[in-house]
Amino acid sequence: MTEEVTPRGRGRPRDEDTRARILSAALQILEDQSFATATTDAIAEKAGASKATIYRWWPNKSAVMVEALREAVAQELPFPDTGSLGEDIRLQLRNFIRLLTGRRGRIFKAFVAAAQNDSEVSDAFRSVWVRPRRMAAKAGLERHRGVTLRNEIDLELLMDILYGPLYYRLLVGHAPLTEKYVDTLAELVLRSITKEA
Amino acid sequence: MTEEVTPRGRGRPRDEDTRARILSAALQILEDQSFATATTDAIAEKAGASKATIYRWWPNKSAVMVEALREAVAQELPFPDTGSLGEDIRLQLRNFIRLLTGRRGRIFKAFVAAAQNDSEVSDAFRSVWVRPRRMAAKAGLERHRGVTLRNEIDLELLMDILYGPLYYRLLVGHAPLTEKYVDTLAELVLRSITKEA
Amino acid sequence: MTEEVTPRGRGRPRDEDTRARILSAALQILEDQSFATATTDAIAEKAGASKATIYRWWPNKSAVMVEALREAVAQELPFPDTGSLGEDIRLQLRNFIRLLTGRRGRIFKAFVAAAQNDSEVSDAFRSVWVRPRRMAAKAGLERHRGVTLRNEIDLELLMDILYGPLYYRLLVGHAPLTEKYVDTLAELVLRSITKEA
Amino acid sequence: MTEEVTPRGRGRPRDEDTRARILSAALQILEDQSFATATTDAIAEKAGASKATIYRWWPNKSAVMVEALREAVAQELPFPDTGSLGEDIRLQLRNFIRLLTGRRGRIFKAFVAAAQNDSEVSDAFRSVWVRPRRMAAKAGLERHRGVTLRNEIDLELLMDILYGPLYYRLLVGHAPLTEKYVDTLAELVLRSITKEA
DNA sequence: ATCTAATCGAGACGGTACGTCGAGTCTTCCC
DNA sequence: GGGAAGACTCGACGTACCGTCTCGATTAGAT
Repeated sequence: MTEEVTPRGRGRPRDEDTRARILSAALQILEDQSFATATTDAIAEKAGASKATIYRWWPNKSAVMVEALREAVAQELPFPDTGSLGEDIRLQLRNFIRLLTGRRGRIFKAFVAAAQNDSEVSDAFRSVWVRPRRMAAKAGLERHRGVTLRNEIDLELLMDILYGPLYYRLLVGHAPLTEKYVDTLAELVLRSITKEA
Repeated sequence: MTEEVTPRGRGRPRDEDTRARILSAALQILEDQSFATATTDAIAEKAGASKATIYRWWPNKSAVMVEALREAVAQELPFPDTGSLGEDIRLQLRNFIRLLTGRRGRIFKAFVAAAQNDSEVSDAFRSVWVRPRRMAAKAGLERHRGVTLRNEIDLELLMDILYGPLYYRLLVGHAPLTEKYVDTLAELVLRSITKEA
Repeated sequence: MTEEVTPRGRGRPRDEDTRARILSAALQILEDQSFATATTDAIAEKAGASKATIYRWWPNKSAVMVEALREAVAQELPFPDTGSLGEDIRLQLRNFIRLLTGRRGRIFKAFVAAAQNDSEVSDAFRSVWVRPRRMAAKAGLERHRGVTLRNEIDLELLMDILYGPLYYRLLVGHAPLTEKYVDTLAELVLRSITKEA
Repeated sequence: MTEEVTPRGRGRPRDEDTRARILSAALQILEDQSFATATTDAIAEKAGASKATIYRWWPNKSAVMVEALREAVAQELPFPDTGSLGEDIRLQLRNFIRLLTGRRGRIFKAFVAAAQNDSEVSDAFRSVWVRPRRMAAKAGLERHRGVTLRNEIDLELLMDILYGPLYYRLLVGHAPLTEKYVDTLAELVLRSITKEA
């Protein structure tokens, strides 16, 4: 996306390696520590870059984080396609909690937290992470509509019912995110969305 | 905790009015403005108190907020009891989104945000707000078990399915929280939890 | 000057010791090193104070320096009164070069330098140092007017002729400031300002 | 120094026009604006050159400034020769204050300032500007020695008495540099250096 | 007519100081 | 002894300038 032609302006080109190191450092600090510990100085030092370079390319700390998230997101799993609605959902939810309970989980918590105080982060989080994921997931589910998935089901609502509980547990932390939990969740939800034979 | 009887030491007793003004100021700033403006200085000024007084009675800013939340929570609505499972759920969800979309909504966002970086806030938020609410709601739903509610339904999971989507929309903000939305949500969930006639 | 009554406002009073330590640290750094090395961080550290405290009381680094100068100035020698015009001048000039060639000399160089780029420093330097010194010196010389000092001599000009060469050598550094030099200077100037017997 | 013959290496030769534009830009910025705005970036931009070019030919900013000064100096007035000691002095001082009070005055202030923190600038300022001027002036005055100028007068001291007050007023700014002022100054000094008839 | 070496403009980069702001602590006086 | 006022330390923030660096484009002398 975005052409990538860039007619090669005159000066010294941006050092892509530095950019990568900054984003990687940002992610790592987010993973290892809290959002609060992730100072720009710390990122700069870990990346072997200077603070000035960071602020040349990103308007503030949040923007760096958002871009770091974008990088990380690129590696994530696609929506599964097993042919079975139930299996698709179960797999997708399992993949998701594996992500959330792993080191990356901290990142999501941090982002949702930051988004509450900063509408730029909020917008970015939605457009970079939430929306693409939901689109992919919806496309995957759409394949089942009319087959095993009831015609009248609103996929937006379905997304919320599937992912809402996971975000809820992640952020509020009143109970753990286990495979067993998502399986039960999937089972319950399936009950209300599948066509009766 | 609490009672404390206060053996009435020598000096001037704690000024309860000051305490109330501080908590009220904290809440109001959270409601009216951003979390960023909710500095301890701002709270102290709005309350006509001094920062020292705040830190005499609470260990840090989060603790003040948590206690403010506790005060606010005391006024909230009890779980409805209409006799109908569906009606109970619908009403409860409607009450909840009315709360979230009102001025108090900002408070919840702020708390979930703060909870991600501060386990004390996290614990407090759960024990002061989440757990009591869930207990009450579960008790309300329990009344319908075996009647219209299927026996094998795990109420913990049911809570997550009902509230998770609302928290999700509140925190991620990808779509608005409307009455129509919660009605559809309730309808879908009911489908999978009600006893077949 | 400036009343000094200060009806003792309510809060914690300014820590005069900290103020003194900051000014002393500023002076010392100026003496030991260059104006450039005198970073606010360095001053703060040496003073055992925090940068915030410095910026609470002074708008910028220059202002700290100016006040430091004011403190230092308070200790300087008064204009001598020997009864002899020539002796008064010689003594005063000798005192002055002793100051300039001592550790304090760097401070003056630094101030004149800073004054060229900053009109606040310039104003302050004049009002805190130059003007009081000139006033005192003029008062001292005025005692001789009509006695050994010719009536028509403009004391402003005389001040410039006496001190200008010293500032000149201090700042340009084309030749050293020695006692012999000021004695010769005094002798030459005296020739043109004394009443012929 | 210099000739250098330049064995005419292979590559593209240095662009003399660029060099001139850089020096001119440096001077102009010093004249028009403050020393603070005379950043290397500003010079480069005004000269239509690049920072790299500046640093290829000069080791640092001060060196550029010094060379710019050298260029500017080349255009200055020679010492007058009217035949009269008093007239020579008066004219020379008038020329000098015309220079100092004109746009070039800022340059001198800037240089004396810079010289206090940088011995290279200090050395350069003396060798490029101060010494040649003093040499010329001394040669001019020497012509009068034994005629109207007293034999025993030390010309170094005389230079200081004539120029010191002007530098003093320029740098400290406690009073303006006017023609009337230099005339009075000249008159007073003449009194002590002329042979009694 | 190439090839080659040095120059130039543009502008990214690391480093270092600046001046600001919020959290949490401490000190004084008043009640 | 409690409380208001407010000074204090600590540490992160985002900005600016210096001097270095890497590009691609020029410009000549050497081949």
